[in-house]
Amino acid sequence: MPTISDVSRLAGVSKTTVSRVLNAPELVNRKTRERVLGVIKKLDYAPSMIARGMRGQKTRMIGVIIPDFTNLYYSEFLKHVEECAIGEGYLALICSTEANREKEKEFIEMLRRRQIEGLILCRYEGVKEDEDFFVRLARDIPIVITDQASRGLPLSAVLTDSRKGIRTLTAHLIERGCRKIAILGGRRIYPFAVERFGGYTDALNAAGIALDERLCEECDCTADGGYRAAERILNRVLPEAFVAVTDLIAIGALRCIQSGGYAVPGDIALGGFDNILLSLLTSPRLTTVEQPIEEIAREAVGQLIRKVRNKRVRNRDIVLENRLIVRESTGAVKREKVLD
Amino acid sequence: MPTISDVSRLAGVSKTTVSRVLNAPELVNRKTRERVLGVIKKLDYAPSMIARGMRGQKTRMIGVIIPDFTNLYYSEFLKHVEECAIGEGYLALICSTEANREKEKEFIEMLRRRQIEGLILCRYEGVKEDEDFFVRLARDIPIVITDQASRGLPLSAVLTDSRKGIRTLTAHLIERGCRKIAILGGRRIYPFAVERFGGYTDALNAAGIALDERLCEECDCTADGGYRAAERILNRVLPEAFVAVTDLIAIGALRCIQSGGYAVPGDIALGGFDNILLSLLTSPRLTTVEQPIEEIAREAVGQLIRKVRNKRVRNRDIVLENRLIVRESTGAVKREKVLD
DNA sequence: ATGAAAGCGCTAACAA
DNA sequence: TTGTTAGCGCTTTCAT
Repeated sequence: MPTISDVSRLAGVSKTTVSRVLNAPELVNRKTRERVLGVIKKLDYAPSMIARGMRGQKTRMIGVIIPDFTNLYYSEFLKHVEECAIGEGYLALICSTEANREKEKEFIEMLRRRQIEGLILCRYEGVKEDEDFFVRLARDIPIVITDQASRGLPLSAVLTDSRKGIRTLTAHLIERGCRKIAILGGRRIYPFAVERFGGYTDALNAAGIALDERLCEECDCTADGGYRAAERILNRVLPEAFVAVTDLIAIGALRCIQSGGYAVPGDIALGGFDNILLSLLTSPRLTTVEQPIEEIAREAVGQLIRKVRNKRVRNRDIVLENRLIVRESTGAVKREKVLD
Repeated sequence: MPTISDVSRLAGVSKTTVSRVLNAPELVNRKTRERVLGVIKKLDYAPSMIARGMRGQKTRMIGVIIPDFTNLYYSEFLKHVEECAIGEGYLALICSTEANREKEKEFIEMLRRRQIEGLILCRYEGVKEDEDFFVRLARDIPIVITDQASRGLPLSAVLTDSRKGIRTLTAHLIERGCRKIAILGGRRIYPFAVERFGGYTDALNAAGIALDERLCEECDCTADGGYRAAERILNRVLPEAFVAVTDLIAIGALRCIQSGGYAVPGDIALGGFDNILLSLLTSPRLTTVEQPIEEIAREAVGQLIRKVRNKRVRNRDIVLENRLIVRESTGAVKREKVLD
């Protein structure tokens, strides 16, 4: 790779001039500029971001940490995050922790050592549980978390009202005549799962339905987790409906329910949360609470970059809207055939 | 973030000594070393990889470019690539191009400017089509591509025998009594798709079945692409089976077939390729050609790092085994109910 | 066993 | 308008 010195030598100017051609072209004479540009092109020169980062602390990189590459919710999120970051001139360093807190710490360390300018952090666990760690980290770099509130920590958050979302979904099921509604709840230690479980009980309460522990199961936030949890419930009781706290969990549950010979929604209705692309590709299609994934990504990147550019921007929690999308999986009647 | 100077000052030694404590501890006196280590710990110091990269050209970063975050084949691939890279002490800079060659070029440029030491490149299109570009790039950094052969270019490749895989799958379908077998083929300009299409015709030829163009459709490598392509075929003819060149395409097709009121495999059998996790979660479960995704990732990283460490390691194509996994979607009989 | 000095590629302050 | 100089944080000779 050619360096700025190669260019300056060939163009017969100082390195400063070359630098200016790239960073403040208006300050350099048109003739000179064109000559330099010519050499730059000929050598296929591009300034090293490493050296640039070294000099001015500006690496133009942000870190993005997610719990799982194979969780399609995050796949979609990443796609938009990357696009927004590029739009702002930043490269996103993406890491997946496999929901392992040790790995998360290691990644954060690796990213810090590479001088990322900000961090978007997605994790199932609450940040409150590692409060000291994040408070210290936030002194170095701006942080934006998603799907959980900042709860007083010095960082920003982007989320939707999960509780309301699941409440609406559950109410919809109740309205369709279901009373024995099971919940596949993720892990209760996850803030988002706590919220969503809260929405479920809210709706039950409002309808005067008692909470039945036999209808509640925790699970990993994976399709397989959903499958197993649904299995455990079906082994002891036959619900009229399942509420899953994420679409991925719902998709696993769907497979389990259908494997058991039950029709969805004929025998058992099913609803999810997130509206991932895949929720349109199940048979039947999945009723779900839509999260505006692209908007979440855009706000996360936007808020982060604002803070990166101006450290004095204050942290804030950005709450976006979610909404129920009713599809076939909670259809009221026994389906004979799915029409398109 | 504290620097090496902060540490050296507090420990009352030179920067050189601090550096040595980290990079060649045996060269420094035990007492001194411990004192320095103490300060390092107290300050929570970690050497800047930026500065390190600046000095020695060793950034300990590799680039990984994939076409699509929401393609679960790549999700699984990334998971393993990242893990292997970390294992070798490297951070993987992951980018998704959305199958856009302009974006791909831009990412490669961004990565080069960040001085990645090597590149793992996954793309649907053949590298041969951008031969000059890659030949030039390969002079700077080692490259490993996946799912296509290197075809004489100065880079390594990791792949399986796609042609054989699809041939086996198609033969399996023929053996089950299908003769009108449709293919959802990806884009014919993609080398992997050409290979797989070849395997399909191989099997037809071997069985004396004539190729019927009405049974052939190209499509994007997405579930939606599979859905639409299956739809186009079903609009003109009713096949006894579908062969999809990837599981994702198969999953879209499955949805389309079932939406049309056909039973799988009762009315129409279906097979895919890749054995992504999701192929186990459809109803019915998907017959598919397993790609050893983890092994592909491991070999890709392994070969790349070998070359990074020693530029003289010669490029090679590593061909791994794939194998047919028969599941319910090509079951011979009309299913009444799926048992687990 | 330890340190001083140079230099990686760049940009910013200052000078001309 | 252009150039000179210094320095970002580190590693690596070369001395001591």
